[in-house]
Amino acid sequence: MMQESGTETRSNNSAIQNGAGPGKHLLECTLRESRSNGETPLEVGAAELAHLQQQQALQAARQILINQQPLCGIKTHKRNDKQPSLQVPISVAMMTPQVITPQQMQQILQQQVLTPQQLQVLLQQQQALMLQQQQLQEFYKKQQEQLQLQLLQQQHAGKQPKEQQQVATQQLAFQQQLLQMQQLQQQHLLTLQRQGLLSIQPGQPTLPLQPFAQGMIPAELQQLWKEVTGSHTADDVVCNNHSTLDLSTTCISSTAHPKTSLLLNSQASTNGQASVLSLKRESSSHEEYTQNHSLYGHGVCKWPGCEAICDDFPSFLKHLNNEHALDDRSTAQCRVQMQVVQQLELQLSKDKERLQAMMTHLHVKSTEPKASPQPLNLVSSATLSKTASEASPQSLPHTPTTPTAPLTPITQGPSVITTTSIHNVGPIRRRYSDKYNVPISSDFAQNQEFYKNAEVRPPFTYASLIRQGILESPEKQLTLNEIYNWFTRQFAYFRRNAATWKGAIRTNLSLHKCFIRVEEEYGSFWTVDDEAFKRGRHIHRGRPRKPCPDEHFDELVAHSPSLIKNIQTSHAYCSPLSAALQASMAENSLPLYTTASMGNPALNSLANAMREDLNGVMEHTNSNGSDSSPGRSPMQGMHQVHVKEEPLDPDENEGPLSLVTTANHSPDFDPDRDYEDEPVNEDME
DNA sequence: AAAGATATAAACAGGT
DNA sequence: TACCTGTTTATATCTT
Repeated sequence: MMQESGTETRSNNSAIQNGAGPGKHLLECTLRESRSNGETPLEVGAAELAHLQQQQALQAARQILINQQPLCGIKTHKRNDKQPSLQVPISVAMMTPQVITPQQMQQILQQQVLTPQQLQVLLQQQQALMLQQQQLQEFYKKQQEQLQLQLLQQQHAGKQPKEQQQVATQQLAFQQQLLQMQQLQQQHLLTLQRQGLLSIQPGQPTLPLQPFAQGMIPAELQQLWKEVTGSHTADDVVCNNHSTLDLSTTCISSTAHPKTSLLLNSQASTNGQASVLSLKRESSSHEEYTQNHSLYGHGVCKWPGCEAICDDFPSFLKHLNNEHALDDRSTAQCRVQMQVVQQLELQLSKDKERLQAMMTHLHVKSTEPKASPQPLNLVSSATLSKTASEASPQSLPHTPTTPTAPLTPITQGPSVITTTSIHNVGPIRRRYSDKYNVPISSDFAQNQEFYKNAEVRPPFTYASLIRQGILESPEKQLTLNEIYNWFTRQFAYFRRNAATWKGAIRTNLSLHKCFIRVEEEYGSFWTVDDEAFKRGRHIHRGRPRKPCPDEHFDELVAHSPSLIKNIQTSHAYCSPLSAALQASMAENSLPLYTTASMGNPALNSLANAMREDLNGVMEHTNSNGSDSSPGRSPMQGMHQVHVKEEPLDPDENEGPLSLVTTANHSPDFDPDRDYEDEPVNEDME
């Protein structure tokens, strides 16, 4: 989808860049035509030429109006593109009235090549031409409206009134006439140019040939056509020159009157093909579009249903010109392709709407009462990519009472997401409650790409996200900055909304007892006590995490300075326990720092004994903000572990050994405070 | 409705 | 000094 849009952009640019191409081409064609007729602009006056061609155009239109024989079925239709009146791309009929711009006129005046009388004549011719064109175009518009109206009626009636045929034919005639007028005028300009009166630069803003493909083509169809012909370049643009006509007529006829469109298509062919060749020869950007031709790839012609093998690009071009020249078949194929694209676009828009509705529903309903069982959850459970921690029994499908539902779609790719639809939903406070066994990694793994690209706030708590980031890291440890980076890497939301989340992360790291800070020589990193996390006791407010301020710090250092800096000492303290813990962790596939002794009485008792020892050392200490504790594991032996002290929680006998904790109660521990129900890391048995 | 959980903001301190 | 990191507190909002 994104690629498509990119292609679209590119093709649009291409179309824009080549915007002057058709005009230039037309001038060339006209010029060549004049030469072939033995006419020289210098020999034939502009006025005479204009008059002559205008008469020809009117005559051709009259002929078409009178003779409706060409309007036969597609298959029986015989090309009559040898008729002189049908040799001009009808797309020109969609051009806006073209006059000499004031700038150009001023240029002419300044050059003073012509006498004032001549200029007067030229001006009058211009004005007359413009007037006629305007009248014709107005009429054409009316005819078109009328035709479309009748087409609608016909679609309902299911039959094709003869009158409509007539209208279509009339319309065709007027298109022809407009076309002739247009060509006439351009020839007029060309004459002037040849006489040195005008210097028309390619891409000149005032060049009247610019609005080539505009005019009466319905905008959508025009856009569609651009997409269809998307990455085509120079020679395709030439094709577009007449194909644009095909499109314009297709929009009229393909739904109602194939004959008409076919007729128009065949009319468009002659000059078009000649111009293709001429422009190809002269195109300076040949190599540029050689590499980028949408109809050529991997040595194969990509024309629908063709797949002819072309060894190189020139042979492909030859093949293209020979096999896919502008004829009935190619035109029909083109129309089919257009309709394919149209259908796809229609389907896309419908799917977009559906997605929009889904997103809106999921977010708006997030505050609604309990949702029915969420298939999304089932999906995510089935395809859950479990981490070691997720493999715990708590990762079982959550209970039916789980109030929270994933707020994000599972399978939508980022390209489909219209972030604008979600962006302004407002702050989503409902998040996965980790206590209810909704594994973050399930949704997260499913929607990782989504979160990376869509500016959607992930419905997880900061703690869950931090934990996820830490557990995803190879060492199961991250520095604060790495956590930041993980957030910005994984979530577009945090890339864009840099306001508060960093502070929130720090707060969470500090307040959640599952996060353990490990100090190293060059800084510190954070790890996760996953069991503490899963126990669901996170932030305990209103209670000092570090029971005391710094006034006892010196005392602490005095009693056991090794606890602060001498890691080896503390490691020695804990070595027996570390071994046991390590074994237990390995057994339970738990990450480091996981207090895996839960349910292990032997370890519990060992841990308790250990803690008593530690308390003996630290009971005089007041764990201030920088308090440290011995390392827990061999790996941590090298680190200074910052303990988040927790008051005892008598309810949590099954709690894991928080060997990390110093478990000291500071002297200013307030027994009156409501600590009793607070969870602890350590178990006091 | 109350209590708990979480988000957010802010103050503050120490380190770089 | 500015910024980063970390802790703590207060408050608001959401969830149970």
